[in-house]
Amino acid sequence: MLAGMGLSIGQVAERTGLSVHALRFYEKEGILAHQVHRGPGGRRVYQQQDVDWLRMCIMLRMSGMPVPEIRRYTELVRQGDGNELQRLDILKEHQERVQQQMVQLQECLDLITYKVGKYQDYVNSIATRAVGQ
Amino acid sequence: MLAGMGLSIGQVAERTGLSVHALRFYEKEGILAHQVHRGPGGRRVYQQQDVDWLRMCIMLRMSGMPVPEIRRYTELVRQGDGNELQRLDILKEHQERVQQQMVQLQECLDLITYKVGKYQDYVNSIATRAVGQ
DNA sequence: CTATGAAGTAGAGCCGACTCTAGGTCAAGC
DNA sequence: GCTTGACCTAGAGTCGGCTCTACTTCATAG
Repeated sequence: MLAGMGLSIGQVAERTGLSVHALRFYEKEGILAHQVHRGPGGRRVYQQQDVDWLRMCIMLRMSGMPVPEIRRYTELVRQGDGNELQRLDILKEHQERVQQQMVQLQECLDLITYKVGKYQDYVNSIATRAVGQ
Repeated sequence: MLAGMGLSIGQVAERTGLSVHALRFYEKEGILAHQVHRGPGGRRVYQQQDVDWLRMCIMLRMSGMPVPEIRRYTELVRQGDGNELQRLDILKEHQERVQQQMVQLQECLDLITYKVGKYQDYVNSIATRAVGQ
């Protein structure tokens, strides 16, 4: 049964950009969809699917979903079919938050861009005067 | 000299959405461009310009600028003319960070929207089947 | 006069998300 | 046989940004 070779925690850290500490922490926090199998010496053996799942979790974290909410979502996935509506709710709610955040961020960016423009003009005018005559 | 009446810390809290605690904290952290004047009994008296400045600081914070960097910027403004290039540098750097953050956030949003779509389709198909026949 | 409420100060506490420490196991290489 | 390095566990520490506590001072209202 060629299930694809397992990965060590170090390899997963490399592939995801997470630290080994963070990986253990995430596991303890229950945000791994499938239980991590243990190899000789009690070492974690990850599969590609774990890496994929972690990458999604990273996206959720990056966009500000708190760990407890990722855990809730993970638990639903672990429970299997039948709770898709609940999963959808979590995702939709988060989607909305991210959209709002982007609107806010755009407002901030507009202000900053405005100020950058003003300072740029001013700095240019000084430079021109100095060089010009 | 009709300089516009002063505002109490409570009024500024109302107008900015910051807590009075946060206002005192910001002052202690040195992110007020002008020193807050004190009224009878040692009470802070803010001017409209302080509110304006605070609103900008709020934008900077919302977009992720750390307090120490806001302080650096504030100090430059306090020093007065002559350091516009440095102020520009801070703003430009932050502008870039915010832009990157928005790109990342958009990627996350795309993934979430994709998943929401999938779950929505699935949930719809279940509902249809149940109602349909 | 006394109680209420808004203000003041200094400093402790909290929360989230890691990050790091201490002390241990184990396999491979010199 | 000893070192190195990757891994293990449990739990402590860190950091940023507030938030809250304890206690005081004042001014106004009842």
